[in-house]
Amino acid sequence: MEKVKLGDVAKQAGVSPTTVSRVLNNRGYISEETKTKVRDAMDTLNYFPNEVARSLFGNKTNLVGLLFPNVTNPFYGEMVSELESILSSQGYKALICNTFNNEKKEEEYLRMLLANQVDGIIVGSRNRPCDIYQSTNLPIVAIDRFVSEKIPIIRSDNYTGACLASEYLHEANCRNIVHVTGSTTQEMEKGDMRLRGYIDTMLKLEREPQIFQVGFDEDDDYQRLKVDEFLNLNPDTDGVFAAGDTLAGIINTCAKRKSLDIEIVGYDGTSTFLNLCGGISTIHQPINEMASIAVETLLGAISGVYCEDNKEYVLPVTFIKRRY
Amino acid sequence: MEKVKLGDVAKQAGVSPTTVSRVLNNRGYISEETKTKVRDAMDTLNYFPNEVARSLFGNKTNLVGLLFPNVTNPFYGEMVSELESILSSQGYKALICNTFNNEKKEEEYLRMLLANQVDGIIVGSRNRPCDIYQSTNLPIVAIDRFVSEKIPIIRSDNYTGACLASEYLHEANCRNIVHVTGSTTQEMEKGDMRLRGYIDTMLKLEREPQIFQVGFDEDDDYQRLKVDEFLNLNPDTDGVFAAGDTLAGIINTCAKRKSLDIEIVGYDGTSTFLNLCGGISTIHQPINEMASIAVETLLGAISGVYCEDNKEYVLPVTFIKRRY
DNA sequence: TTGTATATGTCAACCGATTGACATATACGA
DNA sequence: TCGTATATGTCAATCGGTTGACATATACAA
Repeated sequence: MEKVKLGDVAKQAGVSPTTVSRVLNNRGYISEETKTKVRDAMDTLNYFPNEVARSLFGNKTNLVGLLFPNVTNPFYGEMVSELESILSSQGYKALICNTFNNEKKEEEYLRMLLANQVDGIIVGSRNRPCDIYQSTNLPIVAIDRFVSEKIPIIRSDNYTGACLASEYLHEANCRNIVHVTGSTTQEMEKGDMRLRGYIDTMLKLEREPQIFQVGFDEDDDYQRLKVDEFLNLNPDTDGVFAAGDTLAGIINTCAKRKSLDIEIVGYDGTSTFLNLCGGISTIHQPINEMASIAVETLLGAISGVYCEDNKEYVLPVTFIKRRY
Repeated sequence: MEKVKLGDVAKQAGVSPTTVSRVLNNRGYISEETKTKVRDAMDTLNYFPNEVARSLFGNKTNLVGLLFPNVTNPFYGEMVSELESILSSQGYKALICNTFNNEKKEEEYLRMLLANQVDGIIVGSRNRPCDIYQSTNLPIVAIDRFVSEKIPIIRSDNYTGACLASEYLHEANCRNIVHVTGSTTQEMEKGDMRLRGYIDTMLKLEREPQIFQVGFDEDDDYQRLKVDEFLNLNPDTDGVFAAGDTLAGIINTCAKRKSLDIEIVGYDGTSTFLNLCGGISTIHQPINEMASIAVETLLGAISGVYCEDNKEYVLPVTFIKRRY
């Protein structure tokens, strides 16, 4: 059972290879009769063209790389799922890359994607941008991350979201409102708008901002430990704005175990979170819209549409109040 | 800034293209000196070989297709994440495909994967297996799903898991224990071992099994509605074995909103679930081990290792008791 | 001195499909 | 009857890298 190729189809249909190619690509003149003959031959032989060969010749792979920290995180999971669906509907294929926020991995993946001649990249990883991004002119769009002036960013309105969350906690009469973040100090200094929104809101309300840094994104156990420790030291905490839903869930669990009554607001609002944590409020990011715009922008760039420098798409968020 | 190719490197290094290729592939005799010269040239030109061309000639793409319903579901998300990580560490790339349990989509994706000359496929989608699986001799492994006699299955011990869950609920003195499943009737008849384990346990305990079918996997809102309805009609339900964690979360939320006290046991035990639902017990599937075995088996098949018919790897589950 | 391992080059075929150039043939309307 | 649109074939180059065959040259050990 060897691989069927274009020549075999030609023989089967009794036409020339060129004619088969013409049918395949709808070029030149072909009679309906011949088309049918060729299509029948393809069916009986169970033929489909070798995309690798086509890619090589055409210098187009219809492949897009998705660089994200980890699809285990529901936000990235839903984002990647949505991106893939849209890409697929447009005839593109998605190469998935879990960088685990590891700079070296991100660089390796990038190299791999370039070597595989992807037509574009969508990046949501949270590393320090590396040189390769500068040296390539491959179409790239970023999700909630600055990569370079040339690369458009799609993000939700982190600042407003943080304000909404903080205001809600204030109005819920929380006395000690803490912002818990998984960001690194570097990220926080570089313009963490969720942090900024929280601080500004607190100051506007003439309250003291209190920030708790819980360490890296991906190490759940470590985060759990740190949160536990924090709550031991600050048992009077009664309001938390968590920078992400996973964090919100962890805090919730810790609090419940300690029988602390804490009003929590998360960030992301994935369907997974809404299914699993019916009792926690959150700021909902419009993942579907973000994915749509990301793909649209990327495919635009691929087909040569110019995108101005420092372009940013900031999408509105919504506050989702939940309680049992 | 045109694409750098092998010939350019040859010129830069002052050697023949063949020599560059030899360096690249470590073949024949090359002096250390020449190797360095060539490598330097590759560095200065920022060259990397075109994998598409290599794939075409070598008839090997190092590409693996991952066919799963939806990475939005934490189980599939973590599975895909783990599979990708392992594959990546072995020099393979992962093409992600969300079938949404849609038969037509699965078939299209399959065709696409074949056309793209993937070296193998890992399938966890829950459709009726289609013809293509029979007609190809591409290496394939399945996660918790029967595809054909030729295709090995990796799964967790669904039966034992269901027994553990059911026994726990019994010992917790639940009076009305229901099994809630997202399976279709067809799937249930075809050997749903979670269902089977539940029924057998109930019968062994001389109790009446009660099954509630909540409809398709992926439509959360519909499931929420159905669960709500069910709890209205059966407010005396005080124990639930849910066939998946997402379902468990939905049930939990509904119950809390109705102030019903229901002991729930889910199935999957993903880290996402454990983070978000600290209060619900579950049966933990060893996702990492399953992924390891799946990749190992697949890469074995790719390199020609024979796999006996009807091979099944059944991995042990663990009961995770949780409460706030 | 001869044989062999090492080192590099040239050349052409190949992976599978695409495409442009060019030839040829039929049918049909002007 | 001529011109043109339609229809199909042949042939070779191309995409970028790989590989086998073969030539050649140096160095070193037997």
